[in-house]
Amino acid sequence: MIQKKISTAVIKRLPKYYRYLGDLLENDVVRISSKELSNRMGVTASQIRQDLNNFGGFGQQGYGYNVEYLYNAIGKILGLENKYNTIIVGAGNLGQALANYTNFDKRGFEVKGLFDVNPRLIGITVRGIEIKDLDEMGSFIKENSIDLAILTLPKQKAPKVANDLVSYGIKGIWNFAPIDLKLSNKNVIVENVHLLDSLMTLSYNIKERI
Amino acid sequence: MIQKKISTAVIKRLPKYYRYLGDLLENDVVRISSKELSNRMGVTASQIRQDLNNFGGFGQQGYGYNVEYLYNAIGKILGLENKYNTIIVGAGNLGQALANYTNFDKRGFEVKGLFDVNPRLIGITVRGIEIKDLDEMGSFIKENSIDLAILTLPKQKAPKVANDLVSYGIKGIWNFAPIDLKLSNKNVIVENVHLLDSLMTLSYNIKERI
DNA sequence: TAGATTGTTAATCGATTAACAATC
DNA sequence: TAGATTGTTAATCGATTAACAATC
Repeated sequence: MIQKKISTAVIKRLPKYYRYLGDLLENDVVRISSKELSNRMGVTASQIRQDLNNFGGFGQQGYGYNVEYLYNAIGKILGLENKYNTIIVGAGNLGQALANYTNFDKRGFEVKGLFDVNPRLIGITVRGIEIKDLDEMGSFIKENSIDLAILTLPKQKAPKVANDLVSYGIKGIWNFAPIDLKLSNKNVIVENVHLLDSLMTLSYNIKERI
Repeated sequence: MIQKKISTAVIKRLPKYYRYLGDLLENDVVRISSKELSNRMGVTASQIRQDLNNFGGFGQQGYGYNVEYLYNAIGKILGLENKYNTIIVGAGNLGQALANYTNFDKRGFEVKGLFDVNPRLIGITVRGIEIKDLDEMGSFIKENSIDLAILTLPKQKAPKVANDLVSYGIKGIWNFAPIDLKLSNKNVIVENVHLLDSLMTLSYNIKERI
């Protein structure tokens, strides 16, 4: 199927739609118009309709959108019906916190393994998963069909391990290291969470107010 | 001083410039042209020059930019010379992980207090800071001139606590709860880190590759 | 001075918003 | 049928890129 390229601006808004629709669903709202949704979300109704129509016509003239149907449709677009076998590489504070974060499981991201180089961490169990030595990562990925790696290593170690992950056949890296990974294989998807960048943006905006 | 409004697109790129310049500085690079920096960062040289010129002329024709000077200038634009007294509200896994994250201190974000409602957490010490009851938050903010709150509560509790924070005079909220906070005071800055949104974006992109 | 590279204006591109015919 | 609201085209707006004169 030939699909027109969807802009990243649109893609980044999909989870927000999904979130709001999930809330509506929890509150037993059955239908919603783009206008009403636009009021709640603080975006234009036009944008909502444009965004959704990149993926198909989910609404009905004169009626609006069925909340449950649209919620499920967006979930499917986002690939949330898939299950992703996940490992966390870097079992420090952040890695362990993410391992304990149950919301990820709910969306199909299941943590199967935890890895670190620190001998003081290896052997410790977090949420029923034993932290393993980084040396074992390659075989673990293959044996357990790991799709996704969460990278919570310091920036010095991140690039090498990232390329190892690529060579072991991983499909995506959720990167928390404060560095832009340059991977050898362009088919591996990297999504960055640069926490410090976000914090600096906050700092900028606070400063502007003073 | 009347300053023209800087677009958020530009502001969000500043931390990335700051990061690359920091790396260059670590590697004792003295000067860099917009062209060379554009190669490294994977953006256009034109964009770099445009972005920087929103804040002033930092370069020199025929020479380029002095790395250290530009690094410090951007740091100042981002407000990193300021010190921010910070509290973390929600001392679960994520809250504790962030409390332990030393990179924030380096940028002037100093964690002064940790708060939670869970009696099993109250009294525990994380990185030398005792977790306090949420009831004590208001007086603590005033007594310790807290500027910033990191919100790592579940989404049910986040809106109320956020508005409490506003009423106690906080300047900014770094929000990790999966909800868009609607605050009573528009002068309080909110910066969202929606981890699940980021993960869903990754999921979408992986799915598109398959 | 000649070469390099900025700062800045102008051109292009893409994303957002407005408008409205189609239709439930 | 009349009213509401979508899907979609057209208009607008803003952001990015290209070009080049200014100048170190």
